[in-house]
Amino acid sequence: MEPTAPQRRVTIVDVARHARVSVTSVSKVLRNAYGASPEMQTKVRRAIEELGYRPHAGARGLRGQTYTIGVMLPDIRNPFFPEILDGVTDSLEETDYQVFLGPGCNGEKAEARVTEAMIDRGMDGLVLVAPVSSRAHLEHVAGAVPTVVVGRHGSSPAYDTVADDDTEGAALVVRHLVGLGHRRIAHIEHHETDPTRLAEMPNARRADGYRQAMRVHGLEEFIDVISTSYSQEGGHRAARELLGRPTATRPTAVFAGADIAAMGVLDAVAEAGLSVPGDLSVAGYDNTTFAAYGPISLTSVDQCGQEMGRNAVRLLLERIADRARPSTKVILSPRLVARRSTARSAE
Amino acid sequence: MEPTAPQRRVTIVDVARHARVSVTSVSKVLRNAYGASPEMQTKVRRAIEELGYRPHAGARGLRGQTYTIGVMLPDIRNPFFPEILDGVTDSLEETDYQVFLGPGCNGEKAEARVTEAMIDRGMDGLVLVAPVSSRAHLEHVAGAVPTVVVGRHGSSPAYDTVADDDTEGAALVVRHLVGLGHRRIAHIEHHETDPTRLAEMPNARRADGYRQAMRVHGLEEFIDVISTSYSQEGGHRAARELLGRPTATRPTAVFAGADIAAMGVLDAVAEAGLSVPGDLSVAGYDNTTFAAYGPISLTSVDQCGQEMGRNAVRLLLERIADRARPSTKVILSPRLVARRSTARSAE
DNA sequence: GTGAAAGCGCTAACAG
DNA sequence: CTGTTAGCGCTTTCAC
Repeated sequence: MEPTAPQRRVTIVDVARHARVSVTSVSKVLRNAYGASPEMQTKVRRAIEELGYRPHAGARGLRGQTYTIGVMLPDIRNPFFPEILDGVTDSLEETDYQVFLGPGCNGEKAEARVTEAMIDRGMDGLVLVAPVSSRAHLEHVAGAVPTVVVGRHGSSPAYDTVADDDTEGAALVVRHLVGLGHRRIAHIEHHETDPTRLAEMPNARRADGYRQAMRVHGLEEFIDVISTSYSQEGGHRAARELLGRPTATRPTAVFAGADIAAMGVLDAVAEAGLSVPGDLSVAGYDNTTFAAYGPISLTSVDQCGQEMGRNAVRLLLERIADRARPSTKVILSPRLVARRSTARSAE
Repeated sequence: MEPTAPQRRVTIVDVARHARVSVTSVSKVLRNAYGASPEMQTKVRRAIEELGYRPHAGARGLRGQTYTIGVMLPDIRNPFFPEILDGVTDSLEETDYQVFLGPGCNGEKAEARVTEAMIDRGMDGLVLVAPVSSRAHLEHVAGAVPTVVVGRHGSSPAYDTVADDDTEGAALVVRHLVGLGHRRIAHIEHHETDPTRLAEMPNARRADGYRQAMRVHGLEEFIDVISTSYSQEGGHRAARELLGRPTATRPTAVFAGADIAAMGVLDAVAEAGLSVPGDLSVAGYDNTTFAAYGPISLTSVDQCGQEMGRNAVRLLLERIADRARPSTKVILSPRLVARRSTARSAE
């Protein structure tokens, strides 16, 4: 194994020579481009097969495409994101494109590093999932390479957008809880101060949707938003605050803006020696595998991550084909999945 | 945003012109190569800064390196793998290398596609986590690019290896359960028939370690291995079989070879109206975030994923620097994390 | 220490 | 429909 010199890669020239044709013809066959007779095709394909030739993506990228799509996920640990990724990879399965993921990014700096790295590697298209970067940076990226932003609202002429209707999703939860007789329904939001993100990020939409829905149901006086973060720790902290209140102002139901925060709530409830849904109904958002897990059985909102991924790819391929086409925004409807963590209010 | 033509990228030629030096000099500065005076360095760096130049990785790769490391994870959903990834990215943070992930791969075919794609993109080094491919394929990959295999035993002169001592990990669990007074301890393994994988994959080692440890504790007659798979469904199926037995042969403790399978066990136990650890002690392997989650509190074995990732990077960079250096195998010691899912046997 | 020039593997523009 | 050739942006000889 050791002594063999790092074997020279088979190149397009080798294939051309082997097939007794020009490199152009080989290139055309590789790209399924117009202008190669059927016999030429078979000759070339045979040579490729026999030599085990594989085109070098970097070299291709120097003139044409690299056939590489980059996907940036904010947090690989959040079980919602793999759903989107599945939608992306499934849609790309039959194409010549290959997907690569940027490593988990939290924060603008890490995002910038990853997006720049993707551009530097000549990737043909980017799918950015729930990016926190400024609009300006997103538009800079989109100016360099076709880009689809997933899970963030504010649209731009520079890139396409796929998102879930978070306002509606929040309303679904409130409606469900009201239907179960709850009135004191609290909401745990991900704290946000940046004005752009306040307008564009899903967490802000969910909080807004909650407030709107409470008003619609005549429960304005019970609006109760705890501002922590979409994390287990954030949910835990929020729950402790809620459970520490006197019974009169303690909510009978909690709507956490993300399953991961709902996990923290469930943990805190157990620690307090209380039970779900007996003492408190809990709902989340994202319909993660965690929520679906039997012993947890968390009521949640399903965003159809796979569908989001599929739409992102469709838009991306369209834009790669025609960079001038007007930008598009796709909004998908969420769906409530009721489970055992929510029950009729005792009151 | 629309009308601006896809702006031409700043190239090394632009930088050279701007700094009034040769492209060779710029290239040297970029690579921190020998033979550039301090004043040259500053001149060039200033020009790079002023023009916002970023080298094109594909073009670099045509002659030198792409400064890209590829990581292949078998399943992005398994909460253990992000740990390894963290170790990898942390170690690479201060270097010029950028990490990209291959999308989740299950099966040899998908693995081959991803590894080939990484090679085609001129990646400088690969970290393959728990690959299921044949030895031959791994050595083929390692022949093309420096490679470290993580979480798989059989070593090879062609690549370096980092793994956890799975035999010892299994022994830790058995010892723990025996210490709690258990004797009828069952094990759930991931079914394996392929002879290579039987020898090299962690699941086989864990099952072996379980058998050995049972013998060591004089419990040979109680050896009880259920062969399903490392998945929630597999754990569920195994647990149903175990719980369906007459009390006399029903185990008092179950050691699942992976947390993900332990999840299935917990689910089945709950469905059967039984409780953990009252009716059954349950232990897993991997110490995932799931195991650490309060309401679950699953006893598990910690593999120090981050440490594995850090070691993988160290070995990879060493091999990139010297492709002839003898291959190395690093074995890390696992650590038992006892939690509430295991308790003293009632017997 | 610095620079000119060849060439990495491929695609695109052009001739035939 | 097929082939020849000039680059893409960089690193690497090899002169100076």
